[in-house]
Formats: sequence, C-alpha cells, structure tokens
Amino acid sequence: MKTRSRKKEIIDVASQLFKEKGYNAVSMRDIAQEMGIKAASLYNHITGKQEILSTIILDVAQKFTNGMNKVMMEKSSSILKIQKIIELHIGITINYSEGMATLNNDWMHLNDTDRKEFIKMREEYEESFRQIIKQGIKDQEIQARHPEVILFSILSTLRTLYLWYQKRGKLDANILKKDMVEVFLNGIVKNN
Amino acid sequence: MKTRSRKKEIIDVASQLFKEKGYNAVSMRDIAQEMGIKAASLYNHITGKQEILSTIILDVAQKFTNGMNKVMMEKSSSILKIQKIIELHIGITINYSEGMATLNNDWMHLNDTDRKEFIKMREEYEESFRQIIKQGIKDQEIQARHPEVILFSILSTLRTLYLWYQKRGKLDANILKKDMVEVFLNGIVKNN
DNA sequence: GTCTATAGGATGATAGAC
DNA sequence: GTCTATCATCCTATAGAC
Repeated sequence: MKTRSRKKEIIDVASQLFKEKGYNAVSMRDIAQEMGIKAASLYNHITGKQEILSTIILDVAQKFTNGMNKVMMEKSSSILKIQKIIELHIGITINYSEGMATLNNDWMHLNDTDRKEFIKMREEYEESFRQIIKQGIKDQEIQARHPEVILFSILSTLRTLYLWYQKRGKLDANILKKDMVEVFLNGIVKNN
Repeated sequence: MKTRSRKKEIIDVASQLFKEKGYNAVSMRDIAQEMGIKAASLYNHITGKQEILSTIILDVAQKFTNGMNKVMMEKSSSILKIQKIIELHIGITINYSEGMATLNNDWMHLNDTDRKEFIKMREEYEESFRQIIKQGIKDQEIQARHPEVILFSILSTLRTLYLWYQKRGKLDANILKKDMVEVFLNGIVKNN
C-alpha cells in the first residue's frame, strides 16, 4: 500500500478528533500528539488549523454536490431520484463519517470565504431536493403534503446517519438502504 | 412581569450563544458582554462555565424523560403513543430550542458525572421508544421492519427539529405536527 | 521534516475594593 | 452585585537550529 501523504494524515487524524470533540475542543497539540510529533511540525504541511477544517468540510460538501448533480441529470421518476439520494448519503456516510460529523457540527467555524461557499452549496443541494419533491407531487407520485416537511424529515435523518452508523455499524449498507427507503416511501403503519 | 433571577438570565444568554457557536467557542467574557457586565461578576451567581452547560442540558433532558414517562403510562395504541412523542418533541423544541441545540451538540463537554447521567437518561428514553415500536409490530399496527431503522429515522428528525423550526418558524405547530405524523406513519408515496 | 523556544493573545477563574 | 487587577494556563503560530 502506498503511504499517505503527511498532509492527508493530518486531515484524517483531525477528522477523527473533530468528530469526537468538535473543532474548538481539539488543539493543534492534540492532533500532533496523536501523530507522534510536535504541534509546530504540523505547519510544515498545512497553513493553519482553519485549512484543516476547510479541507474536511468542503471535500465532503463537494461529494454531495457532485452526487446530486448526477441524480438531477437522470430521466427517472421523482421516487427513484429520492432513492438515489438516500443511496448517495449512505455511501458518503460509510466512507467519510468523520467528515460528515464535522460538516454538520462545525461548518459555522469556517472562515468567511469558505463559510459562504459552503452555505451556497448546501442551499443549492436543498433546492435540488425540493424541486424533486415538488415535481413528484405534480406528477402525482408523491402525496400532496407540505414539501418542506417531507424535505426536512428525510434530510435530517440522512444528515445524522453517521451518528447511527457508528453504533449499529455492522448492518449491511444494502439492508439499511432498503429499510430506510421503505420507511420514508411507505411509512410505518400496517394496512394503510 | 416578574424580573428573572440573574442566574436564569445567565443561562438564557448562554443558551443563545451556545446554540450559535457551540460551548467551546463562547467565552465567559462573551456571555458577560451580552449582559452588559464583566466576566468576573458572573461568578457571583454561578460556580463556573460547566455549571451553565449542565443546567441547560439536564433541564431539557429531564423534560424529555418526564414526557416519555407520561406517554409510557398511557393505555393507548403504539401508533397513538408515537404521535404523542412527536407532539412532545415539537412542544419542547418550540419552547426550548436553544437548549435542544446545546443538548444535541455539546453534551460531550459535560463533566464526567453529568455526562454519565445524561447518557443514562438518553439511553432510557431511546429504550422506551424502542419498546413502543416493538409492541406496535407485535400488535400488527406497525410494519415488521427493523425497529432500529424506524427508531432512528423518527428520532433523528425530531432531534434536529430546532434547526428547521428557526428557519420556517412561523408554521403553526399543529400543522407541523399533522404533516410530520402523516409523513412518518403513511410515508410519502401516493397510491400505495 | 522535526525539533526547541517563544511570541502574542485569549481563557477560566480568584482576590479584594467599593 | 459589580468592579479592577491579576494569575496561571492554554492556544495558534512563527523563527531558527539541526
């Protein structure tokens, strides 16, 4: 296996610590100690703590943007698109759960420029999702309820999947996807 | 109107700031400044920053425990109990959204004793919810899917309601409850 | 690429005057 | 109950030796 670059190693170690304690509760000394070096040495590979945060969050945000763009270009039903989005979230959560945690909890600590960029990406993502739901209602695939409630219910679950996945981790991703799709599409009530 | 005690005022101001920036990004000086006094003066009313955090989180956690205990004692169907839980979350979110944010994001910064107490309360709360779902499946009110997926889907949405409520705030609580109950109970698909 | 040393500032908290 | 003054500690980041 090729050895990771030192910079990537910093990002990985920091992601793990940020997930556990949050950005502000983790010091450069903590990150360095976990790597077995001194804090000053970190600055040979990165410009500062802010760069670590930006890299973690914007990388994950970009994966969501790319995934959503792909879904939007498909010519499938709204229901199928929503299934693809659920799949997208499960995939990213499995592979980047630390980044997901940091994105959710510490985006407000990004510097001005990166925070604005992040918020823009998030808003566009949500707007795409909203359009899919509205189209589904229009096409009579989705029940005519307040689109915001549908959007929020699904998105809040998907966003915090990382909390759940680490606990019940070994559940197969395909089973998780299947059950979650069914809960959201068909609800939980029997005999309806 | 009766003037709030100085201590309660500190808790309220801190809640708001913790919600916006997180526990570790808010200094005693920030809290004091918001109140128009000096940081040193805070210590006449509280023992320290940790006490503020514990008070905020354990107060909200207690409300959830009390509410869940009430639901558990009812002799109603599982579906009706779940509706009551959704109602409980919406009520607490509306009245204590700052505390909900801090409970969600900063519980890991509680001191050892209070953190253990919080985790215990949370686990008992989740276990009660799990029992309701399992009973519902047994009674054939709820579809026989993995109870953990149902539990997590509903709970993750309810836990982050505060994020949504502040944005779309003016939506009436009763409409929100009605729509959310329908999304979870019957899903979003039309003609199923 | 890592180290030691240190600058420069913020932090939680205390002592004691008023 | 609030203030000023201050302590001891921690923080991010830099300079310069090796």
